[in-house]
Formats: sequence, structure tokens, C-alpha cells
Amino acid sequence: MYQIAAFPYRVDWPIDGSKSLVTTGEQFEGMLRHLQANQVRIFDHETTGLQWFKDDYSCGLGLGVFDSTSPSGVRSWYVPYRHQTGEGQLDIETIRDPMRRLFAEPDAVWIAHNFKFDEHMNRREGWHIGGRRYCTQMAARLYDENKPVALKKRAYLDLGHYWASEWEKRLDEEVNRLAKARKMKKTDYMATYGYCEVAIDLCGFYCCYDVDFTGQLFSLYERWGLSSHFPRVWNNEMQLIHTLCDMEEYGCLIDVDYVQYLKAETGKVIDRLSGMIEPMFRGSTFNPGSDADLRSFLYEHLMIPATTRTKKNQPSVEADVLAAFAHLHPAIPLIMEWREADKIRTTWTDSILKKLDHNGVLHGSLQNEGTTSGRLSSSSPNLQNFANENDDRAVRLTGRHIEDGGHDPWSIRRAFIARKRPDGVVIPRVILDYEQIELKALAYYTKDPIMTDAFLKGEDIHQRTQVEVGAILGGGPAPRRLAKITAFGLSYCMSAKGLSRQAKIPEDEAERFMEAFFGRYSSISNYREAFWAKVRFEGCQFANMFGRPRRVPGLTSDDNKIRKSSERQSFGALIQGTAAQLTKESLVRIHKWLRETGYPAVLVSTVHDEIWIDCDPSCLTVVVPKVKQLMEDYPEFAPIPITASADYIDTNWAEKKKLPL
DNA sequence: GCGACAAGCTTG
DNA sequence: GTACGAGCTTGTCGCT
Repeated sequence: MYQIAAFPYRVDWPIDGSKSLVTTGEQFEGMLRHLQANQVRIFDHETTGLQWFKDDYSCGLGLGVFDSTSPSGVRSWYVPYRHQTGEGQLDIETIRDPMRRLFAEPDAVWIAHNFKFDEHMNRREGWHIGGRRYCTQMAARLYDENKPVALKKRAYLDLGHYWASEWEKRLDEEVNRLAKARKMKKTDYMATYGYCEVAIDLCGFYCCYDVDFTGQLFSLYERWGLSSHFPRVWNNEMQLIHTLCDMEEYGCLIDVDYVQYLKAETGKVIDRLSGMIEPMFRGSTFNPGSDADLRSFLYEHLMIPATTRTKKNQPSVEADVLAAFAHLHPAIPLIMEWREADKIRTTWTDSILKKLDHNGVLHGSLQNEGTTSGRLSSSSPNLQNFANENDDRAVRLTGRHIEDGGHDPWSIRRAFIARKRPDGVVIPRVILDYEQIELKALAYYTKDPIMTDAFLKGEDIHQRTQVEVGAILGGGPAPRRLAKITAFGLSYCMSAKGLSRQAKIPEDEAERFMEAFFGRYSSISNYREAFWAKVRFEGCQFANMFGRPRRVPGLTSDDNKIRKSSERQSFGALIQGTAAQLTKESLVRIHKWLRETGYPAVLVSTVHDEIWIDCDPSCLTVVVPKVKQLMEDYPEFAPIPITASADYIDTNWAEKKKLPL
């Protein structure tokens, strides 16, 4: 069935007959017959790289079905069509139509590990999924969220294949050889060629094993009953793959000139500061970006006694510490400024410029299996930690607060701009934001009477806290800042020490505030204790109100540190995971509604409790109220009302405006 | 030259 | 003596 490639690579491992390469029309027809006879199918692309939105494409497709006559229970094939090795392979055009029909079948179930990536690659070939999706990476996350979800890791951990990464090692060696032959660094080589120069023999059997593992993982998880144990979460996650795929494909338009300007500006500042810092360290090399250099300067040269230490018990050199010592040496404030500018240039401007497509559109990535708690994670770039407008910097560099018409001249959010229609009309981006969603989840679980009352009356929750806590402490309403920080810290069980550190107030003051807080909101502390006791009793596992599971084995550890950390983790997962589920379900609802109605509006992205939609001005008054209604329709939270507010941008992300409706 | 790790930064 | 998630970047260190 398979032919050994003569050059440049020859597979010398015994391959059982269940895995084969498809390089002739006859073999392809044979494979098609198997696929058509089985509605449950596995697929996996091998590609030239990860940038599906730019220059990377699929160079071959792995396929599989379940077959009891094969030793592993899976029969798999590899169809190469864009390898650049000079070996015989199929022409993509001859298989495009049959594959398109196969993927479009409405009754099929398609299985893939990290389905979203393969769906992006599919779309480049015009292959759309007509049936149901099954992502084994998501299944792996739900089967045991404390293990890594990478395919080969799970083939080892869940299936017991201790040799699972052997093929990957061989592929890796071959890539090293090819990179060397082209005199390129491995990372550069991979970004340019991926696996397209790897011999079909090696790449093909590697891919067949991936398909094989994926099929075996599916069998294991479904024998266990995974998709039926968590039906609501599972169905939503699988539909979310389609939603996220569309969102990532649409992307965010970037003001490239502005990013380049910002890069140049911060670069100038860095050069100027370097020129000032360098002479202060005559005779020795000093890199302001090096923690080691800074550590020896502060603690060995200046002999400052260490106040804060890192995890590994090293004296800390973080920004707070530098600020505290700023008066001790003229270099310290300069180093602080250097680090601020360096952070912006390297982390924000450079990373955006590297990841644009040919039209100045940024296609980030959202992972629905990224976290143990059920939140989405975001990468390339991470939209969830994009720096806010910095008011201190606005004052320092423009002389005015943002509120008073000043602006942060180093704002990176300014780079995210609204799109325009072909006729030049601006398409507003509506940003819908869940109001106090984590506190509402908390109020739902704890049934706290004060919080519930405040939410029912539509009160400002922090103002209510100011009054309630103030009543105990005396002397009028308590500071709003403390009320906000404490509320924020509730989902991860912040202590008085944490409050004092974050609010920069003395510890005894923080302790008094916290004591008064939990005096009024006693149902929260009571609920937490009862929750942990119940979870311990039930084997250190629980599910949130939507059925999403979380295992926290450390909850019964003898080690105080581990146990406390597990307590915080479990409570955080309960609250944050519940809030996250709302956003994820709403995304699917909105996506479905927009597709059904065909309004000119597009889901763009999401950041925790925010959903972004580019909405043509002609349908704003229809789409926004409907989307708001879809986001708020969660009767299971009764009596607590779920509400969303709407802002919009018609210029850039830094200039968010209230949407009058 | 590469991978792994530590530390630091920014967010909700 | 402390904090929850997450992602990304630089510098450092050991290995080849």
C-alpha cells in the first residue's frame, strides 16, 4: 500500500497496514470509499506554518475512520498535495471537489485535535464543515483539566503510549537538518517552510499517528461518557469553534502608521535614557533590562536592604521596589522610565507589527480550551492584557488628566481602529459589557441578601458597599476605592494583606476594612467555607451551575500553602467559570442569530465580559437591542438580573463612547 | 543555537 | 510568608 521514499528520508520503523500514504488516484478512490462508509471521521492538516491568515497553507491532509480490524481501532491515510520534495503526490485540484463534498455532509461527525486550526486550514481550500464538530483537545480539557492538552502528551498520559513523541522527535531532527541545509535558524525555517519540505514518507506517517491518537482519544473519552456528562457545556463549546473561527478570520483593523510612529517614539526615549544611564556605570556593562544587573547594582553596590523577595528568595527588582528606592540614586528613576518605554515597544508595538496580514488586519487567536476554569484565553496578541490608557503618563506627557481632555500619548489601544464601508461610511464597533458579572455570579451562589437587594434595585454595588461598610466603621461612607478593590478580590479570596498592598494602605487599615466588609457580607465568607467543606467531602471535585467540572486535589493536602492555594483556585474557578460561560453561550447565540437573519453585523472579538460587534449603521437600532437581549436572557440566575451595557467606538479603541439607545 | 526557566509586566 | 487566572518578553543558564 505504501511506497518508501527513496530520498531524502526513509522510514525504518515497521508500520502496520492500518496507516497508508495516498499518492495515486486509485488509492484516493479507495480511501474515499472508506470515508463515505463511515460518518465519524478524523482529520488533521500538516502545513507550512501557523499563520493561516497570511502565507501559510496546508501541504497535506491526514484522514481516518474507526475500523475494528486495525490494531489501534483506527484506519488512517495521509494525502500529500503541496509537499516540495519532488516526490510523487496528488494534485490538490483533483481532490478539492470530492473533499469539499465530504466535509459538507450534514450528518457527518468530524474529529480533530485543536479543531479550530484545522478548520482555518480547511477554509483556505474551500472546505466547509457541514456536520458536527468534535474537538479532542476540548474533550481532553474536560476529561482532566489539570493535565496539558497537547496531543502527544495525552497519547502518553491517557492512552499510555510512552513512545508517542518518537515520531515528533524524528520530524524535529529532519527539520533541523533541512534548516541547516538552508543555513537558517530553526525558528525562521519553521515559520517559512513548516513541514512542506519534509519527505512525504516521514511527514505522512507522523500525521497518520496523529490521526490515530486523535481517534483513540475520542474512543477513550466517549467510552467514559464525556459529551453526555456535560451536555450544556460540551454542545456550546463545539458550536463556539465555528463562532471563534469566523471571529478570528474577520480580525481587527490596525492603524499601522500609528503603531510605527509609537515604536519610533518609544525608541527615541529609550536611546535618550540609555545615553544618560550609561555614563553612570562607567567601567562596567549595565543593561537596564537585565534583572541580574539591576539586582547587583541595588543590593550589592548601593547596599540597599532587600524588602521584597521573589519566589526563589532573590531580592526583587520589580517596579514597586524601584519606585520605593527612586530617591537613593539618580539612575533609578531613569531605569524605571527606560523599562516602561521598553515594555511598550517590545511587548505591544513589535508584536502587533509581526502579526499583521497583508491588509493591516490583526488576526489574534482565542482558545476555548485554554484555561482550567473555563475562561477563554487569548494570544498572538493577547487582547486580554492590552494596557489601558495610563492617566499618570497622560499628566506627565500632556499636562492634563484624561478626564480633562488629556490623552495617553503612548496608548496602544489607539492602534485599534474602526473599519469603513467601501463608500467611506464608518462602521461603528459596539462593545457590549456585562455589568458586574462576577459579583452577580457570587451573589447567585452565596444568596447574599445585601448584594441581591442591590442588584434587584439596580443600585451601584460599590456605593452600596461604601454605605454598608461605612455604617460599621463609622464616619460616613467608606472609601470607594477600597470597596472596588475588595469586590474585585472576592473571586480569588484576597486577604487583608492583599488589599493593603494593592490599595497602598497600612495593613491595620486594610484589616479593619475587610473585617467590616465580611461583617456585613457574612454570607460570602460562610458560603466559601461551606463550599470547600462540600467539595472536600465529594472527592475534591465540583461542577458549576452549568455543569462544568473542576478537580482540585490539593484541597486535602497537608501542606498549608498548597491547601490554601487550592481553596482560592477552586473558588475562583467557580465564580470566573460561571461568568465565562455566559459570555461563551452569548457568543454562540449572537453568531447564530446574525447568520440566520443576515444583518450586516459581525462578531469581532471578546475580552472576558465584553463582546465586540462591528455593526453597519443602518441596522444598529435592530441589532444592538437584540444582542443585548440575547446576552441578558439567563433566567437560571433568578432573582438576580443579568444586564449588559453598550459602548461604541467610531474612531479607535482609546475613544470609547456611550451608545445612546 | 536552542530549550527551559525565572522574573517582570499588563490585564479581568 | 502569601493572593486568582492568563500570555508575552527579556535575560540567564546549561546543553549540544
